[in-house]
Amino acid sequence: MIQSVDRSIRILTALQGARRMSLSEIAERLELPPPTVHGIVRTLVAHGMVVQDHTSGRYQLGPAVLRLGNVYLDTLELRSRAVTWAEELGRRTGFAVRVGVPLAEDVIIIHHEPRPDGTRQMPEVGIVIPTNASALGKAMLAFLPDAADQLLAGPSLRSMTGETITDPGEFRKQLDDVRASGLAFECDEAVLGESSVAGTVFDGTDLAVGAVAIVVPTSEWPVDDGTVDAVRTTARTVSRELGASRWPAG
Amino acid sequence: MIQSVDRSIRILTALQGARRMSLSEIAERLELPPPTVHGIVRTLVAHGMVVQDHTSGRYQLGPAVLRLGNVYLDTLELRSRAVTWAEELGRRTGFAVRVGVPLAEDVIIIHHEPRPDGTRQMPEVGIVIPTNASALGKAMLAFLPDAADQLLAGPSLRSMTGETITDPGEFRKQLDDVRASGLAFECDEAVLGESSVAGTVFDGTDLAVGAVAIVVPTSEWPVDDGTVDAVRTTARTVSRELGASRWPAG
DNA sequence: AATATGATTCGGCATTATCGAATAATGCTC
DNA sequence: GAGCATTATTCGATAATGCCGAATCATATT
Repeated sequence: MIQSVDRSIRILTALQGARRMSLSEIAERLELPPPTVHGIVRTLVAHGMVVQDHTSGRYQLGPAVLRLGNVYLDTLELRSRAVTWAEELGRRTGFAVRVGVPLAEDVIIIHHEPRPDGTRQMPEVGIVIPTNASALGKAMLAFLPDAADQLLAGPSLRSMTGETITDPGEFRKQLDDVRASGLAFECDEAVLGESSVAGTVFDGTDLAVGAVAIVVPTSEWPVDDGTVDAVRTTARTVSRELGASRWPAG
Repeated sequence: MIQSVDRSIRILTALQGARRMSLSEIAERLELPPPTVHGIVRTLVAHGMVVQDHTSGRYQLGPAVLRLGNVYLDTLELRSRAVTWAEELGRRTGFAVRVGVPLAEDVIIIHHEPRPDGTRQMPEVGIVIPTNASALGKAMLAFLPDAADQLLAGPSLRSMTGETITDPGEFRKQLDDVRASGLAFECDEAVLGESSVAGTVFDGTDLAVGAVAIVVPTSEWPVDDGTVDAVRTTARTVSRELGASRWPAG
């Protein structure tokens, strides 16, 4: 791990949490002397990864990170394969669809298909949700044993609502169920009033690379078997397109 | 400029251009020995900025850059102010609307309002267009003299189509026109069949921070005065919301 | 099985980044 | 509007750090 590169990424991550920070705030947060931080930040600014507000002197993320993010989406094979099937799933079930991949202890949404009923919704691509509080996360974690152990080895499971699973034993038990079926469920665990059903997606090496989920208002929960089937079919189809030999794989 | 941080960003930029690269390809591109690149890449991988394909060993951008890009959009005041007015502009003119900010010698799209006629379109947020080949770019450059000089000091203006302005004299002349009116025009210069009208957006310090544009099929070009007026009004309104004292400022 | 290609590890060396101290810039207070 | 406080930035000596040649390991190819 090379020190200054590691520090530069931690600076970006700090700015990601706090939007705008003065140099000394960043320095304090990372427990580094201001001149050290300054050197790194200057380099980031030179590349547009960070911009400095002319008036306040504070720093924030810059446009170059947006370009990187956009290119990332373009390179993702999972995304290009999933888009058409996500649309199909949305049409069939009438619910919004999300496709996500793991990012440390979170899931990051790489595609979002709004509810077909035309409800005006926020675009959700790029947002992150704790793995333990989402069906998407559980669907992936069940087939990524290392990641699951790592998460459970941490201090504690992050709680988002009163319904979030925070007990490690209960969590492991749920993962066992997911491993058997390839499907994960969640009711009010991330956001109150929002539940979801997710299916794991595997790639050509039969490893879990992501998950696809429908987002259901809790008022319409639980969903019928046909809807669950549609999620299963979508996850299986996308996996097959990526070259997976069986579903669920693992 | 800190060497290793600079190199790490150049690695990310290389991956941005070539999607997937082997370690030695990256090393060759940056003219560095493979072990040097390896150390940096390892650090990037540890943070999810880059991922390594299990089978081929090749590297590509990772999900962490997407999160950064998403947070960048959230922090941008220009974007939050512009969305509602972009929607209004789209409704009034019937054309797709783009909002962009400068990024080195390009414009990067930070908001895209699709044509209201419901035509299924690619989401364009995050794509970049050369400043000299777009109305958005000209609208910004006219009020950023340093950036314009820097661009013209370069080897030559990038040509995208046969219509792209590549003559420095002609380009300067166009910028003079933009400076007088606050509006920039472009016909087939970036993409054949696509033309646009852009207005400069200024912030509370009366500096150009971005531009808003409508995208017009060349078959409907030129547009009528009312449409041009609508772009002017939108650019002026957004600038005022950001605290600009007059329009065009500069 | 042998070879070639490319990824990764190791470690000594010199470049390089680090950080204390000083300076400049900015904003606040009275 | 002067003086003070806060914060950003520059400079440079120091030694810590990352760099990269050589060796090793893993994988693909013939």
